[in-house]
Amino acid sequence: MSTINDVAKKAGVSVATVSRVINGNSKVSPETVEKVKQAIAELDYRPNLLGRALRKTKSERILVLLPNIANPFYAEIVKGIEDVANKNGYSIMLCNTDSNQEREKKYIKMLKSRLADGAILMASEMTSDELTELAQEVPVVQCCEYKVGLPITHVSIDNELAAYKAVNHLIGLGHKKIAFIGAKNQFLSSTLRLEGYIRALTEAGIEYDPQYCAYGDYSYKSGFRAMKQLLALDPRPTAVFCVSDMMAIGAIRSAMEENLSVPDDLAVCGFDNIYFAKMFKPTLTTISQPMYDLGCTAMELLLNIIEDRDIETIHYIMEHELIIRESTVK
Amino acid sequence: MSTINDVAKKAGVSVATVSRVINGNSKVSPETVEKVKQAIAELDYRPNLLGRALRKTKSERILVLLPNIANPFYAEIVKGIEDVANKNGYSIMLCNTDSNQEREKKYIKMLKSRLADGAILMASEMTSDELTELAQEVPVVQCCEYKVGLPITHVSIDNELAAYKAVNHLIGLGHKKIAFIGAKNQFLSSTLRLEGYIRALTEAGIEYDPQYCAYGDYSYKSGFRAMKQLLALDPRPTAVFCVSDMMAIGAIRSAMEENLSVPDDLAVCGFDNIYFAKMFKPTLTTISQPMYDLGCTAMELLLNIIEDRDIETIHYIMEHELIIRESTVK
DNA sequence: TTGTATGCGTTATCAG
DNA sequence: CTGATAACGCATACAA
Repeated sequence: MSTINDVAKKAGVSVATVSRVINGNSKVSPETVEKVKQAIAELDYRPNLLGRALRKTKSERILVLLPNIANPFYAEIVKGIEDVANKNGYSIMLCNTDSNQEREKKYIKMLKSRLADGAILMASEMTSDELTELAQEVPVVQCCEYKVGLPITHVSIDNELAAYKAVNHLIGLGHKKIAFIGAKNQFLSSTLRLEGYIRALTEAGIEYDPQYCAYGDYSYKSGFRAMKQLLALDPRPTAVFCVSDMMAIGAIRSAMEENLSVPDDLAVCGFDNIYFAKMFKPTLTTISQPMYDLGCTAMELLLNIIEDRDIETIHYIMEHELIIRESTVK
Repeated sequence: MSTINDVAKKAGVSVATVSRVINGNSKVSPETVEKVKQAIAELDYRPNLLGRALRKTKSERILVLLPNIANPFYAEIVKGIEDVANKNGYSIMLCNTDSNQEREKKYIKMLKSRLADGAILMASEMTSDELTELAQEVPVVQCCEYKVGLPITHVSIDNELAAYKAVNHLIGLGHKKIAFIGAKNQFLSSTLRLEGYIRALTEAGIEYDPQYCAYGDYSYKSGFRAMKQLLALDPRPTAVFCVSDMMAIGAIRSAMEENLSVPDDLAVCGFDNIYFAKMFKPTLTTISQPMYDLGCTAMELLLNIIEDRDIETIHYIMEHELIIRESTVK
C-alpha cells in the first residue's frame, strides 16, 4: 500500500504538491500535475481515508442504524437515504442493531468517535436522555420512530390519523366487532396507532373492548398467533386492524386455517404497504407510508444539520395513504 | 469532543499513561489508574477510532457488500456473519451496492484504504482481474457467488447439484414439459443452475428445449412476466423450476391469473427458501440454502485470513436441501 | 511504573 | 506555484 510520500518521491515533488493535485483546489503547474498523476497511476496510489478523515475531522460518511434489515419496510427507506446521500457526496453504511441495545451502543460509539459525520436512527432503543445527549454531540435525525418533546429532528407520518383512517374504513364497511393487533413496546407509533383505533371506534359509537386487542412483535408468526387468540372470542371479530403488514399476513393465514374467508368472514387491514402486500392473495388493504420519501427527507434534514449546525429542531410529518385492496373489499 | 491529551492534563499524567490505562496491557499503578479513570469519566472521553485505527493499521471492522438489502435471502446470511463477527470483537457494516458498479467501487475504495480489516463479498460485480488484485491486497471472502479458478476463498452451495435435484423431483412427479426460469447475468450460479436443469432432463431422456427457458432478474415481477411467456407455449409446460423464490411466487401468481391451479395444472419449484416461501398459499417447494451457516462460515474464513494471512485459498461447499411443499405436491 | 518522542497518512498554514 | 512543517488523535519503542 503506497502512501502520499511514495508518490511525492516518485514524482520528485513534495507531499504538499501531491495533496494539491489530488484535491484540486490550488494552482499547480500543468507539468507538475502530469508528473504527479503519472506517479499516482504507476503506484496505484489511493489516499488513506483514515488519515484524511483524521486530519479534516470529516469523513463524508453517514451511519444508518436500523433494527432489522430483513424488514422490507426499512429497505425502501434506505434506498431514499442512499440516493440523497450519494447525490451529495456521502456514503452510507448500514448498522443492523437487531433491536439489541448493546449492539446499538457499539455503533453509537463509532459515531461519536467521528467514524461518520452523522447518523439516521430508526427505531432506536436509547432512552430520551441518551438520545438528547447524543444529538447535542453529533448530527442525528430520527426516522419513523421518535419520542415526544425531545430536541431532535425527526421525520415520520401521523400514526394516530393513519390508524384512525384504517379503522374508519372498516367501520364504513359495516363492521362492528373490529379487533386490533398491535405491538407492545416503547415505540410511540404503537401508542398512537392504538389511540387512532380507539378514537375511530368511539366516534362511531362502538365501545372499545381491550379483549379484542392482541399484541405481537410485527412478525408473521406473532400476527398468526394473535389472530388465533382473537378468533377464539365470542362473538368473533369480523374485521381486524394490524399495525404491520407482516402481522396482517399472519392474521390472514390464521383465518384461512380456521376455514374463514377473507374478506367475507374477516376483513384484514395492515400497515406499511411492503411490496409483498400486493403479491399476496388476497391482496392486502394497508396504510402506505411514503418510505422512499421518508428516507430522502431524513437524509436531507441530516445534511442540513451537518452543514449548518445550529439549525432549529424540525418535526417533519409526511403524508400517508389508505390503500384499499381485496383483504377488506371484494 | 475531548482527546487523550485533555485526559492526560486533567489527570496530571502523560498521554502514554492514559493510553496504557485504556488498553490495559501494561503495568500502571492502581492510584494512577484511578486518577485516569476519573478524568475519563469526568470528560466523558472516548478514544477517537480514526486515530487509533490509523496508528494500529487495524480497525476491528468488517465490510459486507451485498447487492440488495431488500432481499430476505441476504438478511439471513448477514445474521450469521454478524453473530460470528461480534463474538470475535469485530463490528460489521453493511454496504448496499444496488448491483451498481460505481457504488461497489466506492465501498471497495474504503476497504482498500483500511477503513475496515476485510470484507465479505456477495454477488460482486467486479471482474476476475479486479477481484484477484483486491484479494491480494486485502482480506476478502466471497459468499454464494464466485468465479472459478480465482485464488479467492469462497463459500457456497453446489448450485448445479441443487438444480439437478429440484428438476429430478419434478420429473419424479411425472412431468415431461418442464420449464425453466433463470437469470441472465454474469453469476456462476446462473450457469450452474441451468446446467443442473439440463442434466436432469437429459438423464431422464427429455430433450432440452431452449424455448421452455425464460429469464428474469430474481424479482417477483420478472418471474410473473417470464411465466406469462412460458404459458403461451404450446404445449404448455406442466412444471417450472425457478432460480429464486421471488420469481417462483411471481410464476404462481401468473398461473393463477390464467385460472390454472398450482400444483394441479402447474407445479412450481423455487430456490432459496426465504421465509415467505412457507407463508405463501400454496406453500413453496424450494431449495434451502443454509443461509445462516453460509454467513457464519464466510466470517470464520475471513477471520482466518485476517489473523493468519498466508493461509491457502479455500473453496467451501455447504449442504443444501430440497424442501417439498404444496406448490409441487398436493 | 512513567514520560518523551515518533510516526500512522493526510491536509493546511506559512514562507518563499 | 511549490516546499517545509505542524497538526489531527492515538499507540508504542525507548529512556528514565
